[in-house]
Amino acid sequence: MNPSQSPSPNVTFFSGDNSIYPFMDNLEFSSLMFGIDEGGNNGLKQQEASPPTSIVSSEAFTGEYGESGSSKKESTGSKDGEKKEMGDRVAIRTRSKIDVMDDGYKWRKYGKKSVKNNTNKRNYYKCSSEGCMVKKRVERDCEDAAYVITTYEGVHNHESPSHVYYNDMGLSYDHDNWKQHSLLQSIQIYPPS
DNA sequence: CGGCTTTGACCTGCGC
DNA sequence: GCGCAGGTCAAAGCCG
Repeated sequence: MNPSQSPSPNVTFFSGDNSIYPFMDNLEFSSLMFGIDEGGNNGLKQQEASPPTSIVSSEAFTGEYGESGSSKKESTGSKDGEKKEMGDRVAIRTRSKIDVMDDGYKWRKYGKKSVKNNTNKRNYYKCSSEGCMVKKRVERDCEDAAYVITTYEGVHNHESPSHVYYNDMGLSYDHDNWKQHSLLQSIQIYPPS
């Protein structure tokens, strides 16, 4: 992971909650929620035609785009829906040459799988901080390999290492700092029309 | 030497 | 019950 690398500006958020990550909190996600056509229209396609940054619910993401096959169990409350309550899940679609975005946290890879409907491999990461069970999946967009889909699952129970780093440097952490030093500086937010 | 990646095996859930 | 697909584990190897 090279912090100096940043994904290019075209980023799509699929968000069910924006409270997990400080940068998301900064982006007023709730006001940027885009509806997704649950009637079968692929919302993502609409996103691509529209502004490069947009948000849909995480459920819609997994159902309409992420996993066409197994998503049913998650999209509609199955009998053990409580088990599936994994916490917050946020998917970020990034146009980037690199697979792994530097989001300020330290991740440890624990798996790699080829998945159906995607010729590219999906990588599985866990937060390497002790006691933090946050996971993330990283895969290339099957239809446009220029895009990387990163799905975060869970909530960090600790501060971002970047956060600590800036504090150590005597810099007061705020959203401006975050945006300056992370990939987020490349994210452009377009208000809904 | 410690931490991380790789990779095949294993587990689980779901549809037929 | 069986097969498939997604997700996770863990041993081995790699690298700084």
